Amino acid sequence: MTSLVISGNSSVPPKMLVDSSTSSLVAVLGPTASGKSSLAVSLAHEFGGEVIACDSTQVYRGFDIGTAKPSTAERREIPHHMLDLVTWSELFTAGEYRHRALEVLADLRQRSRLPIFTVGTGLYFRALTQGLADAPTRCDELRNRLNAIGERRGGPHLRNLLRRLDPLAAERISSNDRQKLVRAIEVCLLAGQSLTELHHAGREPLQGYAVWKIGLNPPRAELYQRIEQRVHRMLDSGWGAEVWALAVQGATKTAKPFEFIGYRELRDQMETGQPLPHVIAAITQATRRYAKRQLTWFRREPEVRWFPGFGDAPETLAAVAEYLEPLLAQSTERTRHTQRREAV
RNA sequence: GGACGGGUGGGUGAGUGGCUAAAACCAGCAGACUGUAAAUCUGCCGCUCCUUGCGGGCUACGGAGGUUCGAAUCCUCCCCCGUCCA
Repeated sequence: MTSLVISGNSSVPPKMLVDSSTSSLVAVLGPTASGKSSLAVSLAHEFGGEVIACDSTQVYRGFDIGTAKPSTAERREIPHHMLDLVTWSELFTAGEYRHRALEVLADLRQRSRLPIFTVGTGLYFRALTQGLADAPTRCDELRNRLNAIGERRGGPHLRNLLRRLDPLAAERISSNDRQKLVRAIEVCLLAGQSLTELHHAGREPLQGYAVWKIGLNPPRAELYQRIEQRVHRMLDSGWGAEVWALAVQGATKTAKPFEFIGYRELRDQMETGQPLPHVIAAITQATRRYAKRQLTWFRREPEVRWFPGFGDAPETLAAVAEYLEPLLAQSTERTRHTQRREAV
């Protein structure tokens, strides 16, 4: 990659200078229904990029409508990555995401394309950019045993177990939060080391990228409105049929992706026959809460440049494009590069 | 017109003399999060003041009076809603 010097430009992200050893990466963060995909696709056109989904639900094959996967048209226009990686019976994890996303990044770097992430799942993005502790992966057998203990003797007992292994972690985690208690105990037992120690040992952050984080934060009331509209649109475009088809294909109702918002409710409705308005209310409700949680997470994400509108609003696109202008030069370089290579 | 039942904080709804600014749930807001993360969990939630404390003041259980040291809770009248009878 050709070297590129940028100076006296206020849009350069903090602490980063773009030079020959560094390439850039754009991440669009925002709550569900804030227009991330749309913005990402537009940016991809403008800056010669490809879209990489950072979403724990979109990796599931066959779960398309309710996870708001980009349309096939969009996917034809601009290559998308990290979609449809596993089936309903498989479990996906943050570590797996990191691993595979790094491969995608390497590929894009080689082809001189700008990676543009659409980030819905904050944990996955953090796993990629900041790395994960060197902790053991999940062990379902152990988890099952621990969950059984939790079931029988309650959360406080789990917490006591953890206290013996890792007092600091036990202090931090509520006795009601069995999921996190079990994970912490699991790690201690498997690693022979406390979770706190493992965390303390540090992690391996992503190297060689200037990360441009674009935050979308449309007005709350409008976001909630959009969520409601989108739920209706999804149902109109055959969400219910999708759920039926999945069930017919054998996807069991305890499968991971049936925990996702909407899939859970629609799957239940198949059995209980609840009236549709109830189901819709439940889905929009859960989605709103989810959007709030996402915002809580993203607010904490360092060095985000926030934009107040929806990603599909022309003003937002213009503002973001202006902010990313330094990348345009790179993009030109990239194109020249590619052309030169093609000419050879 | 008569007989019951009921009117409680944004919603549902418990509370039948003090421990009640009022359970619980929902909604709302804020927060946490290192391999389940669209998951899981935590806090706040009448108004207001400060020295932010299991702190002070004010307002509150349809309305107005009353009984009582003390009332969402008891009494009287009124208003409204529901069901039934005419």
